[in-house]
Amino acid sequence: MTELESPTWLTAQEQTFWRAYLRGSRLLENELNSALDGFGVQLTEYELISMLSEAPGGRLRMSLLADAIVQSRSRVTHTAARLEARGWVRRESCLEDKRGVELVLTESGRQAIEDMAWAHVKSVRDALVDALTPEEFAALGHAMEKVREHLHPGHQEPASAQQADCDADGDRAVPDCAS
Amino acid sequence: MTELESPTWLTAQEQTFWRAYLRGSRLLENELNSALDGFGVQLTEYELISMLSEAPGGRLRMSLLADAIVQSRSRVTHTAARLEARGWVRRESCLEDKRGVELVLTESGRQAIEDMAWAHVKSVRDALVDALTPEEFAALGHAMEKVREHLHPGHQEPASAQQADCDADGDRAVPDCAS
DNA sequence: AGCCCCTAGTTGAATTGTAAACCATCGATG
DNA sequence: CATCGATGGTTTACAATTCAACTAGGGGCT
Repeated sequence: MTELESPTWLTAQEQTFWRAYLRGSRLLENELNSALDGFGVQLTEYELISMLSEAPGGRLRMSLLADAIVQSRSRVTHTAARLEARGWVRRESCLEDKRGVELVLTESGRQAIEDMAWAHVKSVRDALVDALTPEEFAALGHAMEKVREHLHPGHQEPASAQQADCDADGDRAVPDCAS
Repeated sequence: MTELESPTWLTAQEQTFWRAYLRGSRLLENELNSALDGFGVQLTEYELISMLSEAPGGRLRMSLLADAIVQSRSRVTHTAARLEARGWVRRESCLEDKRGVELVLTESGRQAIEDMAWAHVKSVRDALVDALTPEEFAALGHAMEKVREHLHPGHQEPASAQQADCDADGDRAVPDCAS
């Protein structure tokens, strides 16, 4: 440690926690990805489709989407292109703002996510939720919510169908965890 | 929700927690990465060097390293090649096992990490540790430790210099959180 | 209108990551 | 000691991601 010592170093304990988080989160991500790879999709793609499936009309502006799933606009453009090639999603230009583009979930996209959701949710349960006691999981959730708010104050899920009319069915959002 | 209902779906509450984790962890990763990008390094590269810096003699077998930082062997090979090109690391073939390769931190690599550590630790503190109460952070750490153990039972940090002789200095491990 | 700067989104090249095939060695076993 | 499956690591080809332009439309101001 020499004289580099400074109040900013982590204590041994903090370090242990931090590493647990770092490694654990990687393992978790791997796990969730492999649950999806039978479908030829990655978690990040799943997240995108899933957000779309929850939005009213299954449509969302590119930038809202990017924001919601914490990906760069560029990345969303590329990802959307891939999904479009599979016919799961369609681009529509935005009436109110001619710069804008809306991404729309196609019927076959909706079908696809309904097929995948099962496996995805199971992996989230198996790898995370059921590995913890409800209290532990809640604590994890709260802590991460705080981190999220800290790093991106006021970050909201885009107004979603899940609010009131989730059970009214109209737009079938993939209800679960989706992403 | 229709009839897809099944015991495996997440409850609304679970879903909220899960999303907080998912988005929060992405924001966090972005944050930590941007703290490093003045040095032209990514978090994953930092993790590698940091593990090395803690290992006795600053050397570690490729596969141990890969395991420790939860990256594929292939990825570690590539990353190591990049770091080698910068002169931070050197490959040495292993005496006891002729298939093996040890990665050794060079003096300039050690210098580099000492330079970066400060900024890195600060980002971990600012973005995560200090954003939570000690209790919240501990709870997060415990939960993630459990997840890690669940997904990779018996996973250990490679026997590291940090054990007893950390303060003895001999090998200067970057003490902090490193990664 | 004309100007300016900001936001939305795309593009394409350069980096980085993944997956599968591959070579060499290990080490148990017959 | 020859064989054979498993392990350690690299390579190659390809897929995904980033990064820095770039196009185009908003929208305030004069």
